[in-house]
Amino acid sequence: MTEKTYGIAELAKEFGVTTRTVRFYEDKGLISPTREGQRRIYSPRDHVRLRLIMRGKRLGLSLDEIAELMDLYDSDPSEITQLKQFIDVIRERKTVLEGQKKDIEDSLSEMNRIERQCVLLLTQKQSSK
Amino acid sequence: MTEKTYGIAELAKEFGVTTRTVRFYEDKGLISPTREGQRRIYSPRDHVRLRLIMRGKRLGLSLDEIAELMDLYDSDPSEITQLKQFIDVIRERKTVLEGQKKDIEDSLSEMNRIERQCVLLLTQKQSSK
DNA sequence: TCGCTTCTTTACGTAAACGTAAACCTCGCC
DNA sequence: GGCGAGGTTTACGTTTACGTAAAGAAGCGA
Repeated sequence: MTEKTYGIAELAKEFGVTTRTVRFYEDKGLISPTREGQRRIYSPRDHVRLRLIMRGKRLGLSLDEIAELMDLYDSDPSEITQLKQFIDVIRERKTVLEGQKKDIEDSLSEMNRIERQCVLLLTQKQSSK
Repeated sequence: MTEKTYGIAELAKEFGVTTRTVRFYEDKGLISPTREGQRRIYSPRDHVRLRLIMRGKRLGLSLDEIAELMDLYDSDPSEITQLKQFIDVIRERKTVLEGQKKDIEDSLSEMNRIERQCVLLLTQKQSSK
């Protein structure tokens, strides 16, 4: 079975970015579509990578950091020392992410507190109307 | 009791940024220290705001977005319509944060999976050595 | 009073992540 | 065969978040 492919406009639309952006990511080496003539053809792999890029961006990562991470996923470390380093890097990233998660949870509980106060205030005001 | 105050270098060091950065945040209206002569004097309020700024940055927010959020926290909406809008804004922000949280959880479980595989591979290799 | 440190303002520089414009293919179709 | 839609390269422009350098004030100990 032959793999599904995508055009640039199609991909851009799906991910809510411009074609310029998609080409820019290629320049940065984040995706590497093949060509049909001079047109770019994107594979499912490119599609996955774009999803990862978007997620990375939502998490506030720079494109360089995203590239590093994806390289990390792609690499397969055969040597034991490499494998150990790989595990270390993953654990570091996990630490960062866990910190971020705590930041979010703190923010969320703060906002919930504020929201509750607001709703309370609102019902009071409206009942006294 | 008189409030604790901070010097610029002190604050910068505590938050791991340069004094240039702290002044830049002032330019952007994120903090507003008083002056003693021409020296900047930072209050506990400024200290809190800096903590919020750092958290915002870790979450990938722009300084403008952080400013908006802090203005939001500071404002106290007296009118009912304002109060309703306020609640809406908070709920929007909450939605974004919850999305971000899910992204993080997805990333974390992905990394955990990879880590487990690596550790497995590592023990296999080392036992067969 | 000198020198040192810490702070100040002013201003130009820079890296990242695209936006925008110009000028050129090329394919389908009327 | 013209032309419009969508794709391409090249390249300069823009915003954000500071870095960095220059030049000066202000306190403080020797």
